[in-house]
Amino acid sequence: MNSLKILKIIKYYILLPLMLTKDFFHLVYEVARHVPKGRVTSYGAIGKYLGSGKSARMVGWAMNAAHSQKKFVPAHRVVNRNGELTGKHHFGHPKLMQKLLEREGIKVKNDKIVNFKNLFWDPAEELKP
DNA sequence: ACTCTGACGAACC
DNA sequence: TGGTTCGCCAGAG
Repeated sequence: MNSLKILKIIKYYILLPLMLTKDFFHLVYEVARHVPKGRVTSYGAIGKYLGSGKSARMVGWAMNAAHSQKKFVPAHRVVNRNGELTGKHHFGHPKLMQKLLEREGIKVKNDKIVNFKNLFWDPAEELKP
């Protein structure tokens, strides 16, 4: 049992559960709400910004519950790191996510965002304190 | 208790 | 550079 292992245990068995049970999801939604129209971000970027870079899956999981939130969450502006619309099947209709994006001026080709690199909105950069 | 499956992503062949 | 593996953790069964 080395010190690195102990750190990991603290992080993943104490800190993360606290965040998850308290307000990790709400933080995710709050970040997502800051994504401007016509821009997109990624699951990993949000996770990283919130200090748990390795739990991008949890951000995706949070998005799954985003639709039932009172306040609107622009879940369609969150895609994976390659700019692919991997979450489109969770929008009622598979084409809905693409339509929502196109309505904001984003072009989508083969479930992939055109010019993703320039449209990418990084919370770590934009939401600096 | 245990396995499996993901709206993920980095590291490694 | 493209496929595979691995770490991650919440739910479902």
